[in-house]
Amino acid sequence: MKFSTKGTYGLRAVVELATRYGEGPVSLSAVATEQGISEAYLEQLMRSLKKAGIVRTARGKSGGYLLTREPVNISVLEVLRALEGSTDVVDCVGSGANICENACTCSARPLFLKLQSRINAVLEETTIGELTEDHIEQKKRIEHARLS
Amino acid sequence: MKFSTKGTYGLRAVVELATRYGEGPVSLSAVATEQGISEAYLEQLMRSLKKAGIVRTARGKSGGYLLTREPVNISVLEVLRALEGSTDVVDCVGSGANICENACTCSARPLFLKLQSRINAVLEETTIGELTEDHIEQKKRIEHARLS
DNA sequence: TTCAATCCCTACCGTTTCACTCGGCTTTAT
DNA sequence: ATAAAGCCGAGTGAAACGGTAGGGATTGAA
Repeated sequence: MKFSTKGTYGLRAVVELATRYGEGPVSLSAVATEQGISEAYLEQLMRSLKKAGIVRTARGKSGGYLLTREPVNISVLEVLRALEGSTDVVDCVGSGANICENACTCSARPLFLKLQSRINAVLEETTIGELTEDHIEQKKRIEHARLS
Repeated sequence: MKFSTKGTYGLRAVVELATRYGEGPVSLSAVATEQGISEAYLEQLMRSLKKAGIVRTARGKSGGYLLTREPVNISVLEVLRALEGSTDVVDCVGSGANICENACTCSARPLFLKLQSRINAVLEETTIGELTEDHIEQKKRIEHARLS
């Protein structure tokens, strides 16, 4: 019941791109260095994000990655799904998905359905824009505290 | 971000014990057969539940497993924790746990904190007693539909 | 035109977890 | 005494995790 590092790394990378939204392509090495993530590993994650239509790329020298949309129009759910494959806590709660044959007599399923809807609510309503704003605020507070 | 089968199997087993609460020990084979779970595997899960103080055992012939408390006094969170080790979505949201050194600058952490509190709320407020009642109701409805 | 900085892609690899299985031991009602 | 139950440690094949390595294609700038 853990998110893998893909989710965490990927979210952080997308937020990093969001802070530089509108400033042109950001190179992989820039993101990797800033976030302390292995460059080669992050590249794989970026490919998933690209396939999912969350980022696009500029190739060649001075190329890099860009968000395809404004940060407020990207939900956390979308990003996590692109990276982790699915955010379902069990297979049998997906829409129309792999419902096991005894689903209707499974005593745990009602719980999982409720839990999943709560989780999806949080992940859908939270956007990369929010995360980014909060993060910038947080950095400002730290800087302020350091100077005083 | 999936629960392993330990969680699902274990919950179902505990509900099975709950439906027979007050009727004496229930053998492993009875639970395994009823729920369609491998007996040897279920035994391991039962061991975890015992260590956590959720079930107790009667040894020897006509022995078996019993809940240590009334089903309404057992939360789903407790059961899942016993089986899965932890229900935290990332390590850095635990109380006092492994907070990574850059936690205060991690742009994803606020999201995970919020998500975790929502998850814990559901898992804490839901009891084995509720699950069991719902399950019995459900079985009745199915039986009723079959007869008509 | 060449060169260096980029992204693109496939393959591999050591470790851990999952979902079991196996076999032998101890306890206890009958 | 015996058979039915729980107790316990070890092993196992497959998959996922968290990377690494190395080559290729594209492009801006010298």
